[in-house]
Amino acid sequence: MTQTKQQSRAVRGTGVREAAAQSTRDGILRAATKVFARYGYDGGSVEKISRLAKSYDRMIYYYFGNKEGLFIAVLEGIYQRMDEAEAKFAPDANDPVEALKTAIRFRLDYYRRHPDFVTLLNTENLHKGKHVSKSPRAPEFSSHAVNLIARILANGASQGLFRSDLRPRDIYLLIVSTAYFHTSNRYTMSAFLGEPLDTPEAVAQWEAFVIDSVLRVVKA
Amino acid sequence: MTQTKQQSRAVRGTGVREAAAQSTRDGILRAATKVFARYGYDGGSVEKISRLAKSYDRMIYYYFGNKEGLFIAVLEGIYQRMDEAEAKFAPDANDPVEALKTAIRFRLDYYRRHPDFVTLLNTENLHKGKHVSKSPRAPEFSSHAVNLIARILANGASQGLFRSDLRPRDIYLLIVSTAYFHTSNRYTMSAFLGEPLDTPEAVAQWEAFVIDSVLRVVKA
Amino acid sequence: MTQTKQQSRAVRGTGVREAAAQSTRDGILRAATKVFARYGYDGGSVEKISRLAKSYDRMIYYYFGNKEGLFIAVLEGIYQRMDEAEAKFAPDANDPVEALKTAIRFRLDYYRRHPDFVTLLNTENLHKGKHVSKSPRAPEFSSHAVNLIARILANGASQGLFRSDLRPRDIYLLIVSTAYFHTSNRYTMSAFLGEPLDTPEAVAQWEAFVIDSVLRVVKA
Amino acid sequence: MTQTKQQSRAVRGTGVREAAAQSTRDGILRAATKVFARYGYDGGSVEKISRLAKSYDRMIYYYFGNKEGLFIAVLEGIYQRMDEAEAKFAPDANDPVEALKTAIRFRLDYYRRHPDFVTLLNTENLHKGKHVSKSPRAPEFSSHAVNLIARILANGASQGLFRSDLRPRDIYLLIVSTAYFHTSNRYTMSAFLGEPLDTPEAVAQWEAFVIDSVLRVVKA
DNA sequence: TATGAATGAGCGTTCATTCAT
DNA sequence: CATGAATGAACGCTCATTCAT
Repeated sequence: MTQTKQQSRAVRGTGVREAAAQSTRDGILRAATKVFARYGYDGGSVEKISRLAKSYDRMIYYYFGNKEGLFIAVLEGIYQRMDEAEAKFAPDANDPVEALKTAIRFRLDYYRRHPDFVTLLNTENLHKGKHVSKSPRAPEFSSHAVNLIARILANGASQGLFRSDLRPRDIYLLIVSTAYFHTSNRYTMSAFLGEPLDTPEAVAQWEAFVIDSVLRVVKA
Repeated sequence: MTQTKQQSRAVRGTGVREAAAQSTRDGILRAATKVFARYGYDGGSVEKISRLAKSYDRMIYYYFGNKEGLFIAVLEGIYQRMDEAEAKFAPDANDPVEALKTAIRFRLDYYRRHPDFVTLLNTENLHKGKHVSKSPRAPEFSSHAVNLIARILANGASQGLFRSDLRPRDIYLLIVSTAYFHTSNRYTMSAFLGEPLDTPEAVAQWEAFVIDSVLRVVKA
Repeated sequence: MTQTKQQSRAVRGTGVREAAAQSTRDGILRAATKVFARYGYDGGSVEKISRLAKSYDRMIYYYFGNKEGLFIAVLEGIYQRMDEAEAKFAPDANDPVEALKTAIRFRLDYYRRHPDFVTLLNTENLHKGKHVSKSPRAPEFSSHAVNLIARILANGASQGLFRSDLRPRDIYLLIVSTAYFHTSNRYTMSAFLGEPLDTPEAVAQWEAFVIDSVLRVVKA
Repeated sequence: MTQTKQQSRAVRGTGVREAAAQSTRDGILRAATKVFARYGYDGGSVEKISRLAKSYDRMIYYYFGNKEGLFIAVLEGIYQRMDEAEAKFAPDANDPVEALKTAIRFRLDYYRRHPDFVTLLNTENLHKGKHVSKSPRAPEFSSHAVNLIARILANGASQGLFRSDLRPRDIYLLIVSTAYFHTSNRYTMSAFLGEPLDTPEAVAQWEAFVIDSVLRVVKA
């Protein structure tokens, strides 16, 4: 009953019917990404999604089994797009300082321009990661980013620019923390600090500070 | 319109009935904090809360007006407790390095030991801070923490230990980001990295790294 | 349990406590008249009434036993006021034509200026008169109006102006029908006819038509 | 927003499922007419209706959007049936006196035999006609009755039987008032007058009086 | 006499999901 | 493949009413 039509279609040809189906499926997935990001898992109703996708509730069950299956598919989608974006962007490893700056900017930019990604991850953490643990593809997206940091750090260390006692994982987490938090908590933090965090000036200022700070941390 | 019984009782005597009422109200508030933290705003149903509080749905509306009013009261409660905890803890300002270390440890500890706080803030950010903006008491809790950092940094700068070109706000955000993220995203990050973030070892290791990093950032 | 404090107070003196109580009771009654007239019996909640009266739900039960008792008291009140208004107005019986005109005008005016009366009667008819049948005072208010018509008709007949084969009851009902309906159904009829019924012009025009028509009916 | 399934189905074929659906919808509409007529709008709960229709609450929202939409559909239904009944009945215009008698009898009979119609109209007037104003079909039902009266009066005037200075609208309202009131207020009026209004004798007597009176009013 | 607190049933409405073509 | 119809539980909230001072 939880078997969906996703797998079987993959091995068949891509006739006109399959294309139409693919577009229906994609439309639902796109709508679900928006709705779940905006309303959370519980707040995002099946009907909201199907209506936004201009489809029918029934189709969600046809393609994704149930609401949870749809949410997992959404998570996989945003992970994959994040991974693809990271794969495309390849900083020059020969200039470790510039490469690190670029990597930091990429993170800050990506979260800021994809608040849905952030919201969906928060939602998933609210559910203690129960959905992501059901997706076998999740870990495969993860190592690329850490590996990139590792290469940059190694290069910097070999050039005598960076410390050699650093764990790439820590630097990765440091960057991600500062980038993620700035988008994730922009509403409560703005209220807290009494100043907005999402103006271009505030964003640029934070970016400069983070880059400078990380460089101080890694400096040999 | 949604006038509640909260204010009027405070100025009156504390008879046996008032005490019982207070306990009913507090029980609901405590239950709501747990339920909202666990299930989010939409997932946290009024019935779940009243059942956990061993009370009745109706009493939630009696004391808090509606579900949103209850959620706002929950937010105010966790902010206030956080603020009180921060007020109690007063690091020795004469030793800026140690004071900064203590401040960082406090943050890391507080979030780690109060995951509800983190979850509720994420929920509130999911709703774009709409509830916190309705609470006039929210901003009053905010400045203490930044002021503390400011004093420490000023002290460190005057002793020639720290840089003098730092904005306290930035250091505050740096600490908070690293502390918050480690708790907030522990589930997805654990899955991502393939290793748990919430073991005592991982926590201790992250604490050491953050303290070391912040000190490198502020060092003159 | 359904015993109220209404009767017992009547025989006691009218001290300051009783006066305060009377004003509480009257305030509730006045508020209930408005609320029931506006929202009907089911739509008029106890809380709406007590809030409008700036009193407490509990007082309604104290003074009127329950919601139904309050509604009966409201009905008795509007009947009594109607009866008193009719008693005050005493047309000159020696001029039957003018007296009849005056009686008609009184009815038209009273309903138009007391739409609450009309609405409450409709509400009571919706409930098949179950409340009014519980009030022993209702019939005592009724005969005055018919008796007045009877006197006018008798006088007119004895002067050779009016028919002598008329039943006062029928003329009374004819007048009441045309007066009541014009107020009672003003909303649906306005929509139906595509023109408002409650403008001064429409009211005056209808009054003239009704007076002229009734006179044609009774004319010898 | 509250889009229902009503329109789209009308243009499609009438398969067995469509028929079943139609019967579900009609059953709800029939049940709602009874329940609203008996308990009013507020007193007529969604559950009462769905239970009487042997359906489910959910289907009311499926077919009618919400309770208000259902009530509007009920109003449209009774208007339409009234209109159809009036269209079927076509008195001989060549005999204006007899035609007028027939028209009066029709009105008196229709209200007496359809007390639901009367009750629903009163309910709608309680709500100040807010539902009927949302129905674009309401006015289309209205003019037929007035037009009929107009034709009869014109015919009578041209034959020298009726006055020529009459406004059809007034005669229409006169007839409707006397007919409507006798059904609408039968409960309170019976209690008032101390005699029942809905016995066959009382009905016949009132019919005779109204017919005689209207003829006296229109007589040349 | 007045008032705050409590109670359980019921309200209109939406939920995720399945059935039947 | 797509769609309309059906289903029962749960939702946030209000109801009339009673208890306890």
